[in-house]
Amino acid sequence: MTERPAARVLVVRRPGDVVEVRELPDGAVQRVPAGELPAVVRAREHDRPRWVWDDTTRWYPQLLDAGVRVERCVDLRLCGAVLRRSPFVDPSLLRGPDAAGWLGLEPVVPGEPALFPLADPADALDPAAEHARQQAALAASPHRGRLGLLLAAESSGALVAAEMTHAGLPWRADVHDRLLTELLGPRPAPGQRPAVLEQLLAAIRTALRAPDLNPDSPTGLLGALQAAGLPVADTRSWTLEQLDHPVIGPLLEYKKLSRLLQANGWNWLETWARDGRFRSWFLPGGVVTGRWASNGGGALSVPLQVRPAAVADAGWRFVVADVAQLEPRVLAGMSGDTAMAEAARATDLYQGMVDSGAVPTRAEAKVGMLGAMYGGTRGESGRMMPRLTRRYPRAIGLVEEAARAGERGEVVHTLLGRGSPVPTGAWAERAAELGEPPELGGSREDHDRHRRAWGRFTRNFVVQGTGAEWALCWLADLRNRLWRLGAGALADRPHLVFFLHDEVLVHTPAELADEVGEAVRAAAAEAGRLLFGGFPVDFPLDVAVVGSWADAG
DNA sequence: CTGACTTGCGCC
DNA sequence: AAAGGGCGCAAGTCAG
Repeated sequence: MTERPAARVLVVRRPGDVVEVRELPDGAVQRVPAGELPAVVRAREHDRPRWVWDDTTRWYPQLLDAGVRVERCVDLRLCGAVLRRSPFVDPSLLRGPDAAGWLGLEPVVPGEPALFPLADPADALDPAAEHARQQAALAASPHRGRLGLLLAAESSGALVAAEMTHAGLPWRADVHDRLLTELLGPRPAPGQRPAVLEQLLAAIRTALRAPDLNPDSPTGLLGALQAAGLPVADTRSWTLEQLDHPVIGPLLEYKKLSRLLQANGWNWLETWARDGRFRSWFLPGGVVTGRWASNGGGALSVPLQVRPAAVADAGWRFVVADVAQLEPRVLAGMSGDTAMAEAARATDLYQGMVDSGAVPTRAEAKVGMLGAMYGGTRGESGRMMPRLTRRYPRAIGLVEEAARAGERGEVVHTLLGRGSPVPTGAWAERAAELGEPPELGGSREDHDRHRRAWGRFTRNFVVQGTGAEWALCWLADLRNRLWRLGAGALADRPHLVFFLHDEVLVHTPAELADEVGEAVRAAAAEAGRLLFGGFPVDFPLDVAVVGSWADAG
């Protein structure tokens, strides 16, 4: 953090398949044929500049394909989105003729047909001007340190995301196929149900005396259940579990296996597991809170059921690491709540709350904290709130204040300055006008319901969003540590292959697995320091060195 | 017929 | 009386 700022080098696409490479702010300009860009970047990378570009998804995949990895960048698309929503920023400094174009710029998705040169909306934008605006906005911010950290972390996340898609998650189609066959029977002809589902279907139809029932139709199923005298209003598994009827067993089994077939069956395997790798793509900043979204193959919800198929290459291992109870720890840190930080000293934060006498049981600690962070006020979690508020006034006070601010229609922000969306809708306009009569549409009750729902959103936003910032810092630091552990191309060194909110998978040569484990822990400690400085809140990790993802945890 | 919405369930 | 945050995905449903 003390080294001199990195040089910045801007790259811009120009007509004629040419890329302009410009030393910032006003340095030399080099024009190179697009095909030669990887070589130019590789050579310039020795000085570890910060590459400035409109959007990582428009530049980095091609560089990676050419074997070029960069250490750092500024992703103007992502940084512009953060800055334009941050309450730490003077919005007038970000105005410009193409400001709307920057906010509307979509990432490009691998596999989409390439746009014709300069048909890309990104090419109507001026990255040099946008970079200057962003720099000015950051410099003028009263929180430029925190915000600068967020921009660096967000940009680094963009590099990680591209690298993970490039490398892919090792995936054994043969293992996956065997697993499906064991559970469902052999792969059926197209349009047919697998044998096991057929048998369950027959049992369901018999038990409900509904010979034509399609259990995949919620409407049809609901009608058949009601016709059989079962008092249900929906067909969710959780609802059905409460019932006592011969159909329930086979029906729940059918739902579970049918879900597996639809979401992660043979079709999924053919679509997403090519050449021994599962390659979805990740969208940093894809969620308003700052969490990542993903596209393709449902990467952020790979069920436990199929994780046995994620198998490290021969001679390689996975290092799987996740943070226990990330969000309550983040809440302790951002609120400066020393009592909660004390509980977080334990590997199990909830048990730490019990051991300090704050709550009687671990179950109550957990449900109480989840309620505090999600806005649950019903039943048990609601009953815990007075107790938690007494014991952890700063932590609970922070989320309560975020909820109240949201209900007033105000913007809240994460620790590093990511702002929540501005609420829209009649209730918010009424909140702004302090109780004007409801010509705006919707009843008073509707407005109150929406207002409370928005308060739950902002309550959660500050914690989920700051958790995402911790995770970004963790990823960014880990990425650089992993690079230093190996030699050669990205895929020859230990490298990240998966990230899921508070969990990472590193694919590593077996002999480096222990060092990777240390790097993962060191990066977590560094993330805690970056966000919370000297405040003593721990982020203990579960780290496993395994051959298959299924063997972690 | 297509497209938008709903339902239900997987993950955190 | 109901009252839990954020997603992606597939199939069913229904309007145009």
